[in-house]
Amino acid sequence: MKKKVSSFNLLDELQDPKYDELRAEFTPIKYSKGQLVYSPDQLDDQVFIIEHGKVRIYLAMEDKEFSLAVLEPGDIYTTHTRANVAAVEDVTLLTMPTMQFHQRMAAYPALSRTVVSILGELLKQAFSIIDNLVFKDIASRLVDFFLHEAENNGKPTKEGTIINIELTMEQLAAIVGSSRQTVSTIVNSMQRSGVLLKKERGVFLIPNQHVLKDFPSL
Amino acid sequence: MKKKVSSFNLLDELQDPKYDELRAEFTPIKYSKGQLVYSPDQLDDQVFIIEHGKVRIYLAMEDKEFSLAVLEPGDIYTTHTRANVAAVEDVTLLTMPTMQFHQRMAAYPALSRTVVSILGELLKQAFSIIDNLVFKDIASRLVDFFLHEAENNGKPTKEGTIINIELTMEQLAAIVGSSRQTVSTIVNSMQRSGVLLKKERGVFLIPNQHVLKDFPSL
DNA sequence: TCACTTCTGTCAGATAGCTGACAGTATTTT
DNA sequence: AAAATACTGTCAGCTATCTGACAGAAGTGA
Repeated sequence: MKKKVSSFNLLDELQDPKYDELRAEFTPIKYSKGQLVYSPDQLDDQVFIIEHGKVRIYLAMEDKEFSLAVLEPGDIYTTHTRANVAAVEDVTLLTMPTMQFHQRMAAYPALSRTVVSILGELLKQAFSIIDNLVFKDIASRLVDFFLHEAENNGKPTKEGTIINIELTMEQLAAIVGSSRQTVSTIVNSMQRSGVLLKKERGVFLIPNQHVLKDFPSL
Repeated sequence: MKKKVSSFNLLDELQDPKYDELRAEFTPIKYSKGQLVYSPDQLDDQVFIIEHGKVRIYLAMEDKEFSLAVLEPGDIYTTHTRANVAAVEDVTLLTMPTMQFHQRMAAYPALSRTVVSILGELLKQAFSIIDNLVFKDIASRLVDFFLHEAENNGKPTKEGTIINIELTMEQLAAIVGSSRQTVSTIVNSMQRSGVLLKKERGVFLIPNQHVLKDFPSL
């Protein structure tokens, strides 16, 4: 749901020369855009750190998908859930079997703090996704999404905040947990009521975030 | 959703004499049955370990609630999300400010392994809750819940597996994310089709788990 | 034992969101 | 520049689930 998982960046941390040895133990693997990195039937239990690129964590069932998070360089993840992982763009991952990682962590105490923080952050996000699913309707979830994008990747201009989400209606539906048609309809009604303006595919202008926030009650 | 969060038990671990010093740094606090332990407007950020009793982690909005987990002795949790925590029965918690806990953890490397495992487990459960909310209808969620209970706290007998959930229809609704009425109707239709038998309030008999699993398709 | 509270079952009506269909508009490929 | 592909908007019908209402059952307390 959110884009950058955590402000704790494991990559920065690993740059420190004292981690040279540990860094050498990771196996870097490259995946190209669109490739599936992990699916829940492989039961191998790897830990990986994103070195460059982005991966999407998502749940899938039959022909439906639900996006949980997009991980960016410095984030860490373990293939220990029933979620799929796919490369959103070309990526390099630093991988290590989970067991081995646990053992090594004991030798580098400062590291575990970062890992705990990142996991905590991921958990917090998961709770917030559940909160949305249980209590909010789709219009509200869309508003939340747009406001969150504005907050994190928005460019302020004199007309308002520009967000470049680079997402089709269908992908947006997979993020908020809805269908393409419903999302399309609601986004258009946001445009008609003026709280959101489409500049081009995937690029929107939010004239006023406070007004957007009140949209669902219209 | 699930009852026991993890097989990694921090309490057992802390019994080890080498942790005597650390254990002394926790502040034990008692809460009585039904009491609210934490609500998301208090922003204090404590870590706590359950010493005895059970607490329920749940999301609340207006007059609706959604249960995320029930934590038992040995589980650890941090008040770092927008979830509420309430005592299901009389409990004693060992508490410490999050900051302090992070620092201490560095001094006890073996401990961080356990903490990471528990957090990972919690994250896995959260993903599984999301999976249920997004892809499954309420009958399926109820079946999942009963099967999970049978697996974890069921007593096998010759007639089948007995589960004692000690939950009203309303509480069950808060777990599967539905309304009292809908849950009541579906549970009764399960009884009519014979896949589930009510022994008394909160006690059910599942004659055959495989048959129960197929209920939603009826 | 009677009164009080809490829990349960069921129904009818309202509604949010899904699905399938199809035409129209972009975007990419050749 | 044409053809093929991928996205978008919109509508009509359908279905799962929610809400409110109410009567009856089960537990609790005096």
